[in-house]
Amino acid sequence: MTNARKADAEATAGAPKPAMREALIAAAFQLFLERGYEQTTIDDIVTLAGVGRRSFFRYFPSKEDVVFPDHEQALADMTAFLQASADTDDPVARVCDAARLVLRMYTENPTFSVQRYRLTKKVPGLRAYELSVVWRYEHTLADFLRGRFAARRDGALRANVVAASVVAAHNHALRSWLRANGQGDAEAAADRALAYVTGAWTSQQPASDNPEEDDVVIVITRRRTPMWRVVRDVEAGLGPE
Amino acid sequence: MTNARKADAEATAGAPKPAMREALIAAAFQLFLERGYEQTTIDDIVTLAGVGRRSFFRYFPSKEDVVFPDHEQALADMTAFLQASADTDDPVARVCDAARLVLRMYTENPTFSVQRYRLTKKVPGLRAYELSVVWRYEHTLADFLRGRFAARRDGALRANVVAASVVAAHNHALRSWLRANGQGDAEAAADRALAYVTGAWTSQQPASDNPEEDDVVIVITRRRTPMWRVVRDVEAGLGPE
DNA sequence: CATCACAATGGCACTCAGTGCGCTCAATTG
DNA sequence: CAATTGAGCGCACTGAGTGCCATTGTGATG
Repeated sequence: MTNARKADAEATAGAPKPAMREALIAAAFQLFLERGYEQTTIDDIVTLAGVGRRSFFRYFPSKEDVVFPDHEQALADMTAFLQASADTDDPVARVCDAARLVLRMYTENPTFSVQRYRLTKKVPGLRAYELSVVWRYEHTLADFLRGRFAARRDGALRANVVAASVVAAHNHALRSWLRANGQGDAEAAADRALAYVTGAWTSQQPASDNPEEDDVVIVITRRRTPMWRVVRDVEAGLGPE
Repeated sequence: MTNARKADAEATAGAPKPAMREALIAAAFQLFLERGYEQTTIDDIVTLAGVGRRSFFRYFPSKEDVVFPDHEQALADMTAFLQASADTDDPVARVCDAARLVLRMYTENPTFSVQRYRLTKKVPGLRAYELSVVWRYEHTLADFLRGRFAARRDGALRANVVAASVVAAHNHALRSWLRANGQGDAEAAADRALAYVTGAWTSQQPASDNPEEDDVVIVITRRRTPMWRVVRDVEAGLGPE
């Protein structure tokens, strides 16, 4: 009765979009935004969506999950992306690209992302849930790096710290963009932030960009100079991008 | 009746130790270890402790909190420690010392810490809770650094990334020690890991080692050269680390 | 000594998230 | 046309967490 047009939706969307799932997400966010997360019960959501209470938990294992409906997919995408890496790729650059993948998931739906950001900022329970999601991303990146750094001295330590740095840089750019209500170029900010950490952890950067312009900078440095300082000096020498 | 010797306990412990709190922690861990966290209800705990159910929630806002009874105090200690910093201190070194403070809290009770580690490793809910605790530590460190880096270009970014790196290094050392059942020198491992991080993020290198060698490398590069290429060339010029 | 104030505790009832189970109804398939 | 299957629904149940009030023990005060 209520879901009479489920067949229609499936016909238009093809395979991957269960209609009820979307209806629940829409109902949930409508209520979360107008009366708050904790003031909204599951019963409120399913009533508004016009479905049975039990169905909610068939699509979302918990109340928190409805707030992050796409992260499970993004995590799977990231895993696949890393597994598809060539052995010749620079691991750190690869991990940065994986982070960009997640960022893109946010920037594809600016208004949704900003609404969710406001929610998670207010509700401690949601913040905790988001942390566990971020932890899974970071853990995935660290596992990948650990494999690539296995030969190195302190490879596991390096893997953990690089993963944490990349995630922190990504989050810094993401949160700036979210605080600005989804205005501005999040990708560019992420590129800057990620370049900052890759500079410190000595590795490579994505190719791209046009390789002309022949202004030249000369940098003199010495052994044991931290790499971030080299990068800073070069950037200073190159002037504003 | 059941708590007839409450006065005794208070007489021995003096002021800062509510006896019931300790009794609840002891009862909870006994049950958690012998039958598991999720298989233990609040009623089980309060029955074993011989107190009323309502009293549990007077001392611990949630079931998870009883597993981390000391973190609130440690967080307060860290905040106080950072606020007591002199302006002349190196902020990064100070933050590392703050991390060592937390590590010490773990190493002071090895068996307790290891037991808790085994619990949090198994129970997703506890892992999520621990993440939120770690997040508060990291946030505290980042706030401190943000204040000290305010003048710098990209100060906030740097603060976030350094804090994340320090926490990751700390956790790496801590988890190694926990996996080894509290055997080995956690402090030394933390020193190594933190030196690794500070080496990358500050001008000062782990002090040790021979600080001579003034080999110099000159790099000539041009505008829009990808930074990874600069780094690669500098590293090539500097030779093996 | 009586009693009053006060804080700590216990007991009770309630809300709500999450689960297990069995039912219905529809579409598919032999 | 059965038989099967799977999605959705309803219901009852567990357990965490909360609000409210009665009780009890303690110390101060008349």
